[in-house]
Amino acid sequence: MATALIRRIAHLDMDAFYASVELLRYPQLKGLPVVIGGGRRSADNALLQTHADVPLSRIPVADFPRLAGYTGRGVITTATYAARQSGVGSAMGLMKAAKLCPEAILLPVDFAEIRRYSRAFKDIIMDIAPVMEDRGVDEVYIDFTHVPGGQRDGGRVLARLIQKTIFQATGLTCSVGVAPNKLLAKMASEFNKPNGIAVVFEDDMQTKIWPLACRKINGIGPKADEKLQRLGIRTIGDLAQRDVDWLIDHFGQKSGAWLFDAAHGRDDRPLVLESEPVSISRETTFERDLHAVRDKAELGAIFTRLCEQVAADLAAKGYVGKTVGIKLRFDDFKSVTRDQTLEHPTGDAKTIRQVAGQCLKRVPLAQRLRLLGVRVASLTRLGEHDKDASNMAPALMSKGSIALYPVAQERQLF
DNA sequence: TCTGGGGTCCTAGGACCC
DNA sequence: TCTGGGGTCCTAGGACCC
Repeated sequence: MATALIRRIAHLDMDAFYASVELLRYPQLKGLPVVIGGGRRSADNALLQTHADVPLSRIPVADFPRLAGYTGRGVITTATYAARQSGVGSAMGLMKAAKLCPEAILLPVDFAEIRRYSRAFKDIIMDIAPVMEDRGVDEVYIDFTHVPGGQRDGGRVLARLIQKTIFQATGLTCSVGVAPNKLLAKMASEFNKPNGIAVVFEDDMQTKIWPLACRKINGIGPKADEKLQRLGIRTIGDLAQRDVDWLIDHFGQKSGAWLFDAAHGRDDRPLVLESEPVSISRETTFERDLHAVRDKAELGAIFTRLCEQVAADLAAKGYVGKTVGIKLRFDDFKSVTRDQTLEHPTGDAKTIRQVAGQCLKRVPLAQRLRLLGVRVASLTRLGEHDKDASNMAPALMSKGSIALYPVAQERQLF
């Protein structure tokens, strides 16, 4: 006789992932405030160069670069728990963090290493529990329902097995929440961080979920939270007390109904096991704000490089796209986007550059810029459209908008 | 001391077609 | 001549997430 299976969805995320990966390389930093961010690791990394003759684990702590005196526009990617004590955290500007915790050690992100560990922990999970949704570099959802051991102790036994296996293989810890659905599992994984497990059942709503701030619901961000607070709603319990129609009146049909369901712990979204990308983009924030006229040469070079990078990314992933767009951010942090859809998809850097240049002409450029981005969307897999399409002239050409203008007017802005 | 980079999804208006 | 829906595509902006 079969026992009834209850839906057990796990959310797992790696603890302070980027920082923890660095600590594997530099164990002498364990327990110290370390902050990751600010730029890419490069071959001429000063620390590595001056200590070329010493094993990495023997580089003296005193020789590591500090946050103090940092200038630049970087932000924190991850901070160790020791650094979080000082109030610094993800997405905080490094210059602000330097005021709060000047003695913190600042290390750049090693993307290659991060990708290696990301693949490693996901491979381990797939071996144990193959129904997994990838939620980025350090997070996944896993369906425990039909996995051997997935029902034992509400999922705790399998969660512990996964934690232990990942730790033995990589030296990294993670936190897991197990619940009837993704919404609750995501919240549960935060309960016992770091290296924790939390199990939530439907009956735990009132005691474990309702006391939490609305902001803990994945999907309620700063704006929605502010509006909820204005309406006197602070906790998920407060939210659950309002009726659907009232929420729909204030937040619209879709959001209102969703808020209501979320407050009652209802979420029937399936795990998404595979997905196709919607867009591929590159953007960069300049070291100083640039002016469209005065810094034209510099901007032009950056613009071209972004287009080349997007083209290279498309090629590497095997996609072409029909919509080319740009994004600008001005010195007051306001941003605008412009895009244009071609008749045929492209992956060609020159074509992307040209269409992106057309988009740029539609933006008034009196203000200085702090960011420029290039995006290609409406993607199709290379080979799933006309063979010649990627080599074809852009649609603009056939529409005549270029041919009709005098050459002087047609000059690219940068 | 201003606030990275790579994404997804939603909304809303207008064009265009049936 | 006027009055309609509905559906799809395109564009712009914004919220949110990792």
